[in-house]
Amino acid sequence: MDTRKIPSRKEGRVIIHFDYDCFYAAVFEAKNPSLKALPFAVQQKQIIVTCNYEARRRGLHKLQLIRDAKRICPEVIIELGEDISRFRDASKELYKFIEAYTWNGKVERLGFDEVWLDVTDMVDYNMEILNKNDLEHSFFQVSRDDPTVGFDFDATAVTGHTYPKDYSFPSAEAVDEATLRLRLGSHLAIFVRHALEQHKGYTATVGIATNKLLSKLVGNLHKPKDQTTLMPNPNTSGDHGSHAMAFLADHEIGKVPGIGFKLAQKLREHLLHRPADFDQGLVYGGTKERVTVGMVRECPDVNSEMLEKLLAGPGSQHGIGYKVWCLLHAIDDSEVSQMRTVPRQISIEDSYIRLDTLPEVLRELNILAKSLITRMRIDLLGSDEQFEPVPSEDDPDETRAPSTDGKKWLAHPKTIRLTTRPRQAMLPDGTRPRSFKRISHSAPLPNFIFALGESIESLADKLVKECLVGMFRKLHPEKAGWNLSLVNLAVTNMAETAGNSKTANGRDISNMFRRQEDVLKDFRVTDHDDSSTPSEVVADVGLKQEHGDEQQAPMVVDAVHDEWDDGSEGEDDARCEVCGMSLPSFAMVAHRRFHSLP
DNA sequence: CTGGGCTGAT
DNA sequence: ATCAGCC
Repeated sequence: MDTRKIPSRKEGRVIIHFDYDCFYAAVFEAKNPSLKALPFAVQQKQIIVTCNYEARRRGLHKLQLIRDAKRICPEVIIELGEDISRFRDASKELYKFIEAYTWNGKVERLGFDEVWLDVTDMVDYNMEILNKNDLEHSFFQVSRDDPTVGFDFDATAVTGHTYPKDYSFPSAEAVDEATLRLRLGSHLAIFVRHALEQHKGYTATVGIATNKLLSKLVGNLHKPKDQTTLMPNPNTSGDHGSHAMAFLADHEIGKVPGIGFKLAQKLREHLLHRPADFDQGLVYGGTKERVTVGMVRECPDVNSEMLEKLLAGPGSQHGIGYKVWCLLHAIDDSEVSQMRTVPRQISIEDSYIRLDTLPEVLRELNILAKSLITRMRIDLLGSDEQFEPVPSEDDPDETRAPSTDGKKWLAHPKTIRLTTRPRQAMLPDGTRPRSFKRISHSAPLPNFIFALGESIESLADKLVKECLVGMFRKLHPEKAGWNLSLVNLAVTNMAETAGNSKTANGRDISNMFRRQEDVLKDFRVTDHDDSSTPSEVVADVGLKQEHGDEQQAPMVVDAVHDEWDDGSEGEDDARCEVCGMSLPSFAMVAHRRFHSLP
């Protein structure tokens, strides 16, 4: 008896996944655009962590050894990227930019270069104001409060690429709800993507689908600087999973987010009836032992309980079998998490060719401690002014970079953790067994590091002397004989200050709206008798920078011009009965709804 | 001679 | 305290 529970597919969401193109390289290029035309790479220690597409054309790739890269492409320009603060700063800036579009605060970052946005509510709303009799001349309202902020689009077609590739969309009359919703998602995605490029100078590769898993994977079909929408099946109102199932079936098992190296090896072994070959080149995805999602799924004995038995082991996650089974079937009900105001942990690490004396260790601990305290002040301090709207006589000099005045700790980490990675001893044959095993020790974080009056240097000294030395001795009681390949220093266990919660709510929500105002104000159609025509403003919204990678988009600009450019206040305009505001008739439905809001 | 982070589960 | 997973 098959007792497995098949979760009902929830296809009601629209999720957009952004992946900034070669992010570390893009951060350098944003500052120095001349790099864009050259083969350019970013180095950390002995490897190229990422490179631009010009470099990739010449055979370079991510996580490549510097020596190999220089041999293959001697002209490559290389910058050091071991200090990742600039990437973190850029990541946060872009994250906040994207976040400003959300109505529900569901915006989740993964690493520095990926963001999910749950735009279900925006799509719901815009589905309601859609004129089903004239889909071609639709208007997408981007601001929830202002019906004039948004863009024109053609709702008879999806924009950008689709999966399946030659997806012939239903005729306007026959179009189903699910398809239409994803079309709206695709148009919103291109809008945000172009805004990102125009206002921040970053391009992104984007996927649009009904869950996080699929949105992330489907975007990969067209890289860089492009987007792909996973379309639902028409005429199968009960099951929109088939395109998704077919799409996923061709994926290498280990490429599915959530199925990492260990799980993939176990699954391969089961299907091949033998230990799978150790695919050494983790960088280069191609395995000889190609085991796909489809192969696993079609294996007759594979079900959620069997997977649990196969995959569960000591220390493994309960319900892993069920979770993997869901992933194989394109089911991912995980939510796009609400933005968090403070991270769970802050950590600083460095790796070493050789680190085997105590004085050296103390010096490195001091460097790490300084970085950590600096990071704490950057990421855990918030301005007081958000709590109590201070009268206007506060000091006008807020320009100093690491200013701590008027700042309060948003959270107090309770724990400090020191981690090392000892280098393995030599084997008799003279080779070194590579080990990535870490050992760590935790302790209460002394309160003195929260003193904002003290200098970072003196605090770091004190931390090393009063805390880290002892922790290090616990990890490495021997006087000598060890050699560390990595040291990591972290603060964890954040206790948030009263009035401040993990997820965005209360005052953070209002900040969010303030940011939305900020981002959207440039797009707002302000006044019709203004000399700058609204059409220009709206056309600017993100459609200016067409590079020929999307053919569908320019029509939106044209639609705007058709509507507004001829005649200062065209006959197509209507006047609101409630507030008297004059605006294009296509926006009137939304505007009326605006008045009907609480 | 494989970076410097992050999250979450046990 | 460690592991597995993500970039």
